[in-house]
Amino acid sequence: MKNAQRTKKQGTDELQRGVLERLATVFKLLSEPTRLAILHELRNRSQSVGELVATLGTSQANVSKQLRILFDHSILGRKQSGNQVFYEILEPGVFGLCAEVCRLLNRRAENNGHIQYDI
Amino acid sequence: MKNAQRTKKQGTDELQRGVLERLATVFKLLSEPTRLAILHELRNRSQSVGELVATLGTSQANVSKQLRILFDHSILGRKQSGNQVFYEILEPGVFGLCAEVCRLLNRRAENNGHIQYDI
DNA sequence: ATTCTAAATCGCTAATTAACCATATACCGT
DNA sequence: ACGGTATATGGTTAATTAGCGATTTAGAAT
Repeated sequence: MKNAQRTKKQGTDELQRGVLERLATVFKLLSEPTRLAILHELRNRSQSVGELVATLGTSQANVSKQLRILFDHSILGRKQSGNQVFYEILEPGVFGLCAEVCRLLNRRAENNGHIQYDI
Repeated sequence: MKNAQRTKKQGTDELQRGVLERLATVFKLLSEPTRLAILHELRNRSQSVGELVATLGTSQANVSKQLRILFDHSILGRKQSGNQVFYEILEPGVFGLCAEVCRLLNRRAENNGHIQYDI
């Protein structure tokens, strides 16, 4: 129990607002298709902003902004290389979350007779 | 391969926008603290709107609205009982998602020397 | 029917934000 | 220094939405 002092032990029923807010923040990061597309693109290899812009169907400004959001939350890391900036996944846990949502959606889809995705 | 015809098989690299949007929609549902609080409250037992209003610190109108959103997405079911309406979890998978986010946050928190949550 | 209670809906405001265009910054080659 | 390329930022717009108070709808009980 090393961290006992700093550990907040909450009752079974009452859950602190702050905890819910942190959870919500993570979900919110993943609640935009463009950001999910960025994560998916970076899954297997780091890429420069330009590469991402070429792949995703949106403006350079928008890609840059979404990258910043993910970077600011430490989901992505960045490495400058000369003229370009390469982004990489720092938090692979996000893919586990996506996979779990896919399973959830597929479970539902089965009831309608078709399988839909795999990320 | 029963569902082959209706199954969309996508290439390794290109991911349909629609899939990302559906994923994003699920994450968005979970991206508000009030909705997470509702889910947490309902985890162990169905509750009426009134009970939820008494527990959560927000207006009846707001609770009702958030319940509707979760209901419309089939995360919750409702059962009328006389004067009251009871809501219940229809999609327990959401708790798995919350737990995974907690683990993700805890992994990060460990680097700062404290454990934070458990939902 | 009337009253009481429970839940849903309406109208509104304030805050957030994705996406765009235009501009600025920064780095490289010449 | 200068031009070219890559990325970031500023400013704006349009859309979404959480939350509130007020009202409406619906059921229960008298």
